[in-house]
Formats: sequence, structure tokens, C-alpha cells
Amino acid sequence: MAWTDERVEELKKLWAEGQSASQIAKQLGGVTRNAVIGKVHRLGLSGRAAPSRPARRPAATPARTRAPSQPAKPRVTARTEPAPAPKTKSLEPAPLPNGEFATVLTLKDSMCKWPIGDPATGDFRFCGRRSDPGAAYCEAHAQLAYQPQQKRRRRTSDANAALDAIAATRRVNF
DNA sequence: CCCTGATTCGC
DNA sequence: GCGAATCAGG
Repeated sequence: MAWTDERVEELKKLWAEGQSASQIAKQLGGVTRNAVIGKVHRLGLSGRAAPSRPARRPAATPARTRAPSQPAKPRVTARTEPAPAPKTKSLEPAPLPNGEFATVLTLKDSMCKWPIGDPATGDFRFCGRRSDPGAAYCEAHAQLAYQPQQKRRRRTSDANAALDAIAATRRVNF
């Protein structure tokens, strides 16, 4: 497509109306928005009302130095920090027989060993509820721990918190 | 990721 | 002169 007088006029009109380059390109057809922008600049009509974004330019930008041979653009994208903190919520409170919470020292074989809390911050204990001797967890936690593949499709936030706690425990004890 | 205009430069 | 590629930013 060539820039005939008519097309140029249409371009001027649409540009004056505040249409974006891509919109104009679409209406004119046969050209890309880049073509439109390029033409607009050549015609010397860049600035407009400001229908879209003002977006000020540093002007003196190193600009692009056409580098077809350039391997690739390193451009490091802001990295997201790993994990702030385990921060486990005690979804499953840890009741206790006497007045203390079950700790690694008081944990009995017949107690639920479901970890609760963050070992790193000290507020950590085990569920401690009754569990079948030899069984790792109480009935409630056993259900959380041993979920059928099918139902595990979507973990509950409780289960996730618990798993986090387990991971944290291992980090500390090993 | 969508979009915007701005710029450079091979054609 | 043209416009793809690229940039910088919303």
C-alpha cells in the first residue's frame, strides 16, 4: 500500500481525531501501526491532543542501535524474592492434657505428631491429640495427610500450611 | 500480556 | 520515503 494523497489525508484526519496509530492502521488497512507512526513523524505531526498516554520521553535515549548480530537482550527482569517466612497458621489447634503443649520431648507414641507452628520462631508444637499407637497422626490429621490422589487435585489452605510446617520442621531438625 | 508513541536505520 | 524492529512506558 502506498501513501496516496487520499490515504495521507485520512491519516491526518484520524490522527487529529485522536485515534491511536494502531486504530488508524486498522481503518486504513494495508499498513501496520508502525507504518502509521512512521508516516506521522515524516509528516511532522507527532504531538497531538493526548487522547492516550502522554508518556514523556527522556529524548536523549541511547535509542536502539540496530543490532541484528547482537546475541540476545540480557535485560534482567526484577526477581521475586524466594520465601519471606514459613509463617504457618495453626489451623489445627494443639490441645494439651496438662497445661503444656506437646513438644518433641513430651510427644508420646500415642500422640498425634502433626506439626503446628513455625519451628524457627519457637511457637511450635505438635497436635498431641490421641492417635493410635504407632500411627503418626490423629484421625483428623491423618485425613489431611493421606488424601486420595483424586481429591488432592486441589489442596486446602490448611493442608498447605501443614505441609509447610513439616518442611520447616525438617529444615530445623536435619 | 495488552497497549501506547518514539526512534533508528536497512531497504 | 518507508516501515520493521526496538525501545520506553501506561
